[in-house]
This record gives sequence, C-alpha cells and structure tokens, in this order.
Amino acid sequence: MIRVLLAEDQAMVRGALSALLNMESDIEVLGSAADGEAAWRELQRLKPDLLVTDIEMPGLTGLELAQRIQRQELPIKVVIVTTFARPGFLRRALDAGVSGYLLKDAPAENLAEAMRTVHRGGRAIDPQLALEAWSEADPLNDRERQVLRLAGEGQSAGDIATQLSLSHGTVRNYLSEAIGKLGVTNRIEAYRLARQKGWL
Amino acid sequence: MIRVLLAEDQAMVRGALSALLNMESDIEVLGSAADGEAAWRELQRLKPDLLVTDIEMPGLTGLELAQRIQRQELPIKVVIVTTFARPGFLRRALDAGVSGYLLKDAPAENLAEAMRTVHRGGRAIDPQLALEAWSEADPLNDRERQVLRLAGEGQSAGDIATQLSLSHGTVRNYLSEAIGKLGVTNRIEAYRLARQKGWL
DNA sequence: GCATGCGAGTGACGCCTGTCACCCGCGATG
DNA sequence: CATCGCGGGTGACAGGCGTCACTCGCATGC
Repeated sequence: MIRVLLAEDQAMVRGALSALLNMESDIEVLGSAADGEAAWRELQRLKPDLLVTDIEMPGLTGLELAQRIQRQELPIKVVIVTTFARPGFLRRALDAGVSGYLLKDAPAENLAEAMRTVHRGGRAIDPQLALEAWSEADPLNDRERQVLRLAGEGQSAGDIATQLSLSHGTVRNYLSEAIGKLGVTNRIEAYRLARQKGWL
Repeated sequence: MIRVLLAEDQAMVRGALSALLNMESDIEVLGSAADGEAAWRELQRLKPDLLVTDIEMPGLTGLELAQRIQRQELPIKVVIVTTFARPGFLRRALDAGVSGYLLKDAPAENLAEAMRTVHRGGRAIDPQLALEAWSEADPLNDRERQVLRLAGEGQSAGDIATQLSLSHGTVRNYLSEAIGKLGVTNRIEAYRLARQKGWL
C-alpha cells in the first residue's frame, strides 16, 4: 500500500486527482493540502511514503518543499506534477532530490504508474523534458536574474536601482548583458524568454 | 442521467476530472477532448446534454466553442471551468450564453452540483466573480487591444506599425492612450494589467 | 608582487518611448 | 448644409533604453 499526501493549490484539481488515485487499489490518499505550509505540517503529522506536489503554490513552492525534505532527511519520496515544461525547474527539482517529475500534459494513467516506480525506489522523469534539461544551461548570474525579474514587472531602470541600492547605470548594464546573453533585442523579450525557460 | 463531454487540454487534469465525475451516479462522461477543434467534432458526434470546458486550449478556446454552440443553436448547455478569475472572461462567457462558470479554485464537489443545477435549467456562476464582472468595464478599443498584445511580446512601435500597416507614430499614440486609460506608466505594466483583467 | 578577473560605476551616443498639440478626411447627425 | 466625432497621421520634446569603452577597488591566483 502506497500512502500518499497530495499538495495542489487548485481545489478542483486537487479533488479530482484525489478521486483518480483512490480508484487504485494499492494507493491510499492520506490527505491533501492547498499550500506549501499546510503540506509541510501534514507531512510531519501523517508521515506518508510519498508526496505528490504541484510547483506553483502560495507560500512554499513544491521545489522548496522538496528541499526541506531533503535537508531534514525525511524518508519521504517526492513526485512533482506541474504544468511547467521548464528545463530549469526540472533541474532544480533534481537538485532537491525529487524522484519523479511529470507534466500535467501527460496521460492520467502515468501518474499512478510513476508513483509505483518511485515507491519501488526508481525514478520517473518526463522523458523529452529530461533531454532538454541538460542541453541548455542558464546563462544568467544572480544580479541579472534579479534585475530582469523586476524589469518584467514594468519597473524602470531607476526604480530597480533604488530597490537594489545600485546605480541607475549599473542596472542598465546588467539588463544589457542579460539581453545580449539571451540573444534578444529588449528587456521584454528577455524577460519572456528567461521565464519560459524556467530561469526566472 | 446527465450526458457530458469534457474539454480540457491538460491530459492529467482531464483524466482526473473524468474520474471524479464518473463517481457520480447521475453523470455519464461520454468522452473527452484535448483541444477546441476535437471538442467541436465530438460535440456533433456524441450530442451530449452538457459541455464542460476549460478556456485556454490550443486551437479553439472554450469561449469560442460556446459562441459556436450559441450561433448554431445546438441544445447543449455549457459550463466553463477555468483557472482564470478574470472578470472580462466571465463577461464574454455570459455573452456567449454559457450557463455555468466555475473556478478551478472552487471545491471539487461544486462541479457536480453546478452541473446538476445547469442541467435543470439554472445557472451556476462563481459568486464573488459575478460581482467583479459588472464592476469594471474594459476601457480599451480594438486597436489598443491589438497594439498592446503585440507590445507585450516585446515588439517595438516600428515592428507593430509594419505588422498592422499603420504608421510608427500612430502605434505610439495608441499605446499612449492605452497606458493612460489603464492608469499605469509604461507598456509593460499596461500589458500585465490588461492581461490580468482578461481584456487581453 | 603583479596580473587577472569580477562586481560596480561613469559618461556619452543614438535610438526608442510616452506625451501632447494639432491636422486631415470622412461618415453620421443635427 | 454645417459640424461633430473618430480613425489615422505628423512633428516635436523630454526622458528612458540599449550599447560601449573605460574606470576603480578588491579578491584571487600564480
């Protein structure tokens, strides 16, 4: 019997996944949580074998949850189920020691199957995503990432500068570098591309 | 017996919802589709009582599906189930004659209940969203919307001008108006705000 | 001890943006 | 008929953006 905790912020999807998993005779859904903090509490209370979690959740993300589990060396395997086919996310997930990474685009039957594989000690990584993950490295450094994130919210170089206690010109230099590295022509495209790749 | 067709692009969510609905004794899921065109074909083949559909799908969106059903006067009620709490979407949905509009944030039990209400001839609209929908009207006209969409992809005024066969300056005028109407300070914020409100 | 590299900053250049006042043609409305 | 209103355009201005060359200080590494 595989004992599972489910973390997913959209209630309807959470309920539906729960119904789906409860149809499997060898899987038992112990409970579910709507955000990262709740999941962390339930994790300690219910001590499941497996955590099935989304990435984007209020409070703590699924990736952060996985990191915590890894640091505290809890005997709980993690399977990520997410919308985002972003190579950067998968890489961070693997660094956080997760055993499974599926896309919500994959057929529903895959989920139970992946959970069994993981429970047996294996790994279940979406195949075409696994390829991409190691093909392209994130070219941005911390500053560039930071600046690009703020620029993507519509802030001007000046705004960003005050916020990061940098100079106006330096911010523009960072943005220029980021734009160059990504091979695009302006901050908007740079933001979109970086976001899509999961480099945020 | 309520005979249903399910349209949702994410396979895992589609499968899970299907499992959820099949647990209800008075609901029968006739089939499901992964994109708008497939849904339209299945609709004509299976002639369900009810279409449960997402909005954002490849090809035809859920809103466009609802419009088609309305125009062809098919005897099929529509329930929208979506992530997007955007007032503009709800308004367009109601214009397209849908009977239900739920958020994926709502509890899973609501779905079956809403479907029963709609099947009985009633309406099931997410309550707090219904309020917002009539509170704020979309201030943008067609040109402004068009220009803003392209600007959001990182295109410059010049690029947009050639694409729409307008002049460089006119594009900037439209953008300026849009920025003013939305009460923000640049195209990036304007794009984000308009998108978030569902005005696209 | 010197070179190398890196984070941060400066200043200047040209193009792009956002704003505004104003113009033109045309269809609707009185 | 006159006159609005409206879609589209022009030209100008200030300020923002993207680029580049160069500087400075400070930590590393031989």
